[in-house]
Amino acid sequence: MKTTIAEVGKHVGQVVTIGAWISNKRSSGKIAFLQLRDGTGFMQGVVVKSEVEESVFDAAKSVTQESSIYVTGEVRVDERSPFGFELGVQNIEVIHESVDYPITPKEHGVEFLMDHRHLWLRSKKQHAIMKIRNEVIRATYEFFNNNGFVKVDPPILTGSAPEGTTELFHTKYFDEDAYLSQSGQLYMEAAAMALGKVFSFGPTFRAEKSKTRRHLIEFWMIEPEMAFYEFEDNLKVQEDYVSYIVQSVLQNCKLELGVLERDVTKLENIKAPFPRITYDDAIEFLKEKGFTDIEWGDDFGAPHETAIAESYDKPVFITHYPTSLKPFYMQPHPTREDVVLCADLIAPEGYGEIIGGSERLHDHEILKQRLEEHGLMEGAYKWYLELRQYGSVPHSGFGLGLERTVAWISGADHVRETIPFPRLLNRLYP
RNA sequence: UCCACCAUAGCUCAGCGGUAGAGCAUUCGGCUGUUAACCGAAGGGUCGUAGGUUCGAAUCCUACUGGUGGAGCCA
Repeated sequence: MKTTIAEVGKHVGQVVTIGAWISNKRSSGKIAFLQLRDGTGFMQGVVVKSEVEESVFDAAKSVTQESSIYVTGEVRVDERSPFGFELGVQNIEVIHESVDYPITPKEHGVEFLMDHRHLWLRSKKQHAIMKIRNEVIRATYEFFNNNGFVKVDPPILTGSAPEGTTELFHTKYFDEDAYLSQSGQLYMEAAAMALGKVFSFGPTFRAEKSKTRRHLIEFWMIEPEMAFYEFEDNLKVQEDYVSYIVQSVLQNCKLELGVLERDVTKLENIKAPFPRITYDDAIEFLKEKGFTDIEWGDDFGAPHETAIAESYDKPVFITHYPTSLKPFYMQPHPTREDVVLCADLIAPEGYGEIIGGSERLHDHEILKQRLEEHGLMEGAYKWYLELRQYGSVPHSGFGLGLERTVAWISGADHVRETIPFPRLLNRLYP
């Protein structure tokens, strides 16, 4: 009977066949241990010379790393295995022999591993991170579907820049100029006016020369947008959502978190509500902490963000940033001219900003004025302004960076390990 | 774009002015519970590229190329 490593617990005492690769092997004169992986999991096969035909034991001794095989044997419970089960091998059929697999059981450098990303993905830790990434995505769909959101897909090719500042990838759209999306937000605002509560999940592109553990050129973002949701309602959705995905990973990825040696006590605590600090108070806090390089009106750098995050054991919202630091589309504070109704969510343990969100500016006249100030009144924003012309309502939304979130939850030290094929400054291969 | 560091065997590194080294991987031999298995043997190199200093350069100097970490910007 054919089965998979993930399903093996249902077949204790039975003889099964598994299609697998050899991730490593050890052998002595009369016994061989095959480390098997089949995509669904990892387990050990034990080949005892006296219990199998000579050709089978020879095959077990000579099979190379990453060769593909059909292995047949009896599933047994074994306390010596961290996985809980072993396969008592009876037969091995080599499908394809792997020759000189480059990623050996010893340690490797970053450049070498990145050049072999297509193979590196097979290794245990990378496998675990990809499973956690999948769980975050699965829980995201579940959370928003359970809460009355509709998934909407904004375009990837656009004719305009949502925010003037960031570098965009330029391409051609037949004879017109086009850009790869760096945010679907403006389109999601239109969708929210049509469908109420919406969310998107898609790739986004930033042609920034950023070279840090928190930056990718191409990354994936979840962007919810909600009609009739004001500033406070927005924060509530965010903390509920982030709590939900963390708890889902804790529940469904125990094995993976174990492989990654993640300290789960730091994640178990991640439950709404999350602490909040205003931008004003954050500036005061930093000055008290001894930072002399920051004044009201300055944006936070990475050390500032980390200092703030370190004083909490949950993600923390930094709210009400100065208007001058934020894009044109944010709703002004009702009683203050100088700040807007926005919040960034900073992850613990130095993983940085994972969410940026705000109540959106819904007043037609103010938005028109802002667009004019930013020199954005050219054709591309005409439709966006029109959203405020036909039954404009208060609405809010946010964007969550998937890879930073997965890096935080899995404890990865760089976002390049949290996406299957990272696009980085100077890396478009493989 | 700026700052710092790195480049020696397939991989990870040591060697830092005087004959090119180790571990892993590979091949061969040994071992009945290994789990980065272990023990023994063998093969494996234009020391990133181009100049320069020197009797002599992997080693010192300059430039270039590639990489890593960080800053700025952002999720």
